[in-house]
Amino acid sequence: MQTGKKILIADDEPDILEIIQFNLQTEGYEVVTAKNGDEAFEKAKKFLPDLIMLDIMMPGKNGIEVCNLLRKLPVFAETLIIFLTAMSDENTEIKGLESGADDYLTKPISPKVLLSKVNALFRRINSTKQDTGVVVIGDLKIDREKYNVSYKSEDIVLARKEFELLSLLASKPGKVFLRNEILNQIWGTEVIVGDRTIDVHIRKIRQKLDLDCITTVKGVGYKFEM
Amino acid sequence: MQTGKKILIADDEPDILEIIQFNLQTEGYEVVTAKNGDEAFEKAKKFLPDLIMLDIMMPGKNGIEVCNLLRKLPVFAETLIIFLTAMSDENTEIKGLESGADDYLTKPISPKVLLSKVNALFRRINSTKQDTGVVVIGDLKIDREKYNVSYKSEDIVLARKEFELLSLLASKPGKVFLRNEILNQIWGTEVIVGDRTIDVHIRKIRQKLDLDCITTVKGVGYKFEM
DNA sequence: TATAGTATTATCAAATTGTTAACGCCATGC
DNA sequence: GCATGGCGTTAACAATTTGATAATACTATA
Repeated sequence: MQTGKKILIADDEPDILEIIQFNLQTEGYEVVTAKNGDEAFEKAKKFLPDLIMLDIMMPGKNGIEVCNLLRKLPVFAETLIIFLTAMSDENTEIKGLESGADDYLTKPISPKVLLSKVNALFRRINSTKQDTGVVVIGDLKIDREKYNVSYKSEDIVLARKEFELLSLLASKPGKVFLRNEILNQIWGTEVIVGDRTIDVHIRKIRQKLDLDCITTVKGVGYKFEM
Repeated sequence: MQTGKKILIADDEPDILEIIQFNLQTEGYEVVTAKNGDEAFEKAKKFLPDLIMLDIMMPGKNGIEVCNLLRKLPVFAETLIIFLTAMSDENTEIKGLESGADDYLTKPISPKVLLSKVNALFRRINSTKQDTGVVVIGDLKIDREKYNVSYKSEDIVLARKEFELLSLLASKPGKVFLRNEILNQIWGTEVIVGDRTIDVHIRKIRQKLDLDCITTVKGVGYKFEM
């Protein structure tokens, strides 16, 4: 496969680095590696990768710091960033996502999961035209202008909040939206509603869509995936 | 593809100029380039392009200034103008749109986004031009010049506001018009009328047309659909 | 198995729209 | 000038839809 996509991987464990690199290269990705946060930052600026995978625990700058630095630079505003975390490290996971990452992978990393995630992310990025206001993901079509949603050309009627919520999640497929993030985007900072409210709307969407495309990330939030 | 549309691109970075030019030419557009604001202004007057893409940051006159100058000339009143801006530069974006641009593109520019945007703009222009005359949707015919509506060759008498409202909604079938949008388009920004007013007119249209073609999108607005 | 987090459901409150009637305005014809 | 009728607007109320919450059940994880 020839994708032409560049991926930067930063991790202080050489083994992991090697495994990931090998698998991604086999898939046709161009891979650059870094052994610590500072090297990651430098190489990111130099190679301008399409996707950056950052281990959170690294000597020097940790992954979250690197992410924050990168996101300050306009060139990296749209770059995909994924964190690699040790399992059960929920707090840092959340901090990571708050600092603007698109997703995270928990160690130990299975090559299968890794590849499907990476492939899926790129597939979705390409199919996401944030341009016309129409988002098409597989057979699902979300038209912001016409305010309607259709699956396989079949119209689905969503209430406003449901539409906004789905629309938000689908605007960045694969990205995990924190509950706070969702509240801010859809309800604004002034209105205060309970946590269950989101669940209920998610439920309604799932019900109406009859499609398993919204994944719960326990303790964090929700994400859209096909 | 042969469109015959002329496009003028102004940017001081030769690389960007070249990329855009290449992509647009591939699509069949005729492209003229300019390296700075003054040159852009001169070439615009000389070639009378259908679309002008202006980088905002340019030596000499910047894009906004050029836009303002152009808009003062009647020939450019209807010309499409797009700004090219550096990412996350919201203030200038807004100023740009205020100075009469039709849209803007943020750098780095993806060829895909560029083309879809340009194509979409021309499509829009073409379709709105048809709007000035007669709109036919199914068996419904709306004649803006004669100011009358007929369904299956049967004339329907609508009052002026009713006509304008129907005409507006039908100008973009499927698109949801926000209540504010409707107020702005039909009543203008200065007149202030209550919310029920729209409803009442919608009701009258529905009544007279005896046709289920106006859909309510609760909390949002109305749309026309056959 | 206890716990934290999420799903589900029913219910009620709130927001939004539909409908009707009434009022004032203006152009028209008498 | 004065009555008339159509039009645009508003008010008042009814009908509908939507949103939020609480209570409860479920589920994955430690």
